[in-house]
Amino acid sequence: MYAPSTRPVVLDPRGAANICANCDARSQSVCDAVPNSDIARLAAIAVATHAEPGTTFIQEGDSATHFFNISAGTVRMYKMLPDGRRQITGFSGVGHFLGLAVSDTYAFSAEAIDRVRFCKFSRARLRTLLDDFPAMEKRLLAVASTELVAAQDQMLLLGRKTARERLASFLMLQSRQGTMCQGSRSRFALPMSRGDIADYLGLTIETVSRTLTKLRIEGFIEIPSASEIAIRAPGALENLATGMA
Amino acid sequence: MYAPSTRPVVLDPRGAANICANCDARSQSVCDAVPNSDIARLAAIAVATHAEPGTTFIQEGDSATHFFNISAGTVRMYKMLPDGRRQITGFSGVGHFLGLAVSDTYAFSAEAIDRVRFCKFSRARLRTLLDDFPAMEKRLLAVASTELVAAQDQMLLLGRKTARERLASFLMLQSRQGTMCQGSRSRFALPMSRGDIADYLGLTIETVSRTLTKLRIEGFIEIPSASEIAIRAPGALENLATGMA
DNA sequence: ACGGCGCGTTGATCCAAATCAATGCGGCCT
DNA sequence: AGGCCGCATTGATTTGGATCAACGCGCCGT
Repeated sequence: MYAPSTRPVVLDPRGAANICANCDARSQSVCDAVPNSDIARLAAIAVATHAEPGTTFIQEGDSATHFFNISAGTVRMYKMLPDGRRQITGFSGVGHFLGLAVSDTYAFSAEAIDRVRFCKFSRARLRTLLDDFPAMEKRLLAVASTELVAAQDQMLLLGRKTARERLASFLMLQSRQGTMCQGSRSRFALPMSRGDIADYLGLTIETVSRTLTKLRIEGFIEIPSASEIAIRAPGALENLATGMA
Repeated sequence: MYAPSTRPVVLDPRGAANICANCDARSQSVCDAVPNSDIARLAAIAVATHAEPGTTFIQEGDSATHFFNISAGTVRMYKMLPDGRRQITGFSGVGHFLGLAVSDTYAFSAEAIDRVRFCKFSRARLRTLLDDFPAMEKRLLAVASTELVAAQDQMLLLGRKTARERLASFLMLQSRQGTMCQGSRSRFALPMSRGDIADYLGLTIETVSRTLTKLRIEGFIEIPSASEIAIRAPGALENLATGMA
């Protein structure tokens, strides 16, 4: 098991090393840029934590003291306007790295959707460590570049796609990176609510619901339950998503 | 003057070094992470080029062979849908670095708005150089992080702001990073057309025009010419931009 | 098993921005 | 100096998605 929320991991060399050495998310994250021989140094600054569903663990505007690495669960990142309008900028799952920013305050908030496990790293300490592991710095640059490309895709979606195209894009993305249900190639879970999807796609809950229903009736998808989707016509849905419909 | 379009710079040590050593954009770009003593190595892989207004010098989907560093002028980056809908993901000016991406094809296109000067770097060669200048790698990470934050702001704008708020946000951004006209603190040039602004803000040309007119009539701004704006009420406009109106 | 509550769906109406349409205007070329 | 062309503005109408409203339903706690 993991250390309880916010209590630092004991710095016993064996225990500390194990935190990272035995981490089952390591191979999917930037942490695997640190070789086994040095993993204790990473573990020494890692604080394993978790967050219950609905918990905000990064608050926009707060002093940016830590980086985060998700090891289980799904997170929503978002920005809000003063009157409560919300834009979800992305969902993060296992292996995702959060907190990249030059500013000394967080530019977004992050909340656990389901039960989330993650490691916290002090910014100052991780930066020091990065000086010794340029491979990890390279990985961070690769992560940032990848997210930048995804952000540009999302700008195209938010600025120019119709509701139908947005939902098709979202479903194709989730089917690529989401958790597949056992026994089916095309069926996957949607851990987030309709409200989350709406705030990610720049729509309302009602439009998300209506559009999903229409896509179901037209035979593009199945909706075995509100939080599960099966794609029946991946090619056609992909065409919709890319505006070729 | 500069070498004509696409012709490589002569690799004469003195001349090559001068390309970077005398570059007036260097202090504003990632290039100043390379110390003077090593500037010749950077110059050896830099190809100074320029692009006439309207020229596409990065094409989405093309093999990503180069990085680019803008030394003069303004560039629009954009993505398109097959039917011609366009989303401008950003404008780049002096000092901006383009082409960050893990993929081996460009994720966006880039066009010169006015006359643009830039340096091209072969990806492979720049990556080799980065191994010797971790400071430059750090700068690239900082650039990518900053752009990521800007991209998140833009997602909030595109997903959740009204036309009025989008224009207010855009004008405040331009007033911060745009070229001020001489003799005025609040007056600046807009090098891009109404169509560019519309495709950046996820609106139509007509809505951009109408909204600017309304903001002018209401006393937030002045429009001395179509390509110049003066902000009369920065505080009020900023409130509009952040949804506090 | 029952009741309540939060989430999701569906329906009716409204509205901000898109689209369609016409006119203004400034720069550039002849 | 005149005329043309591309950009910008302004006006009329339409519309996709938002808003307002009601209901369904599954899950959880008692």
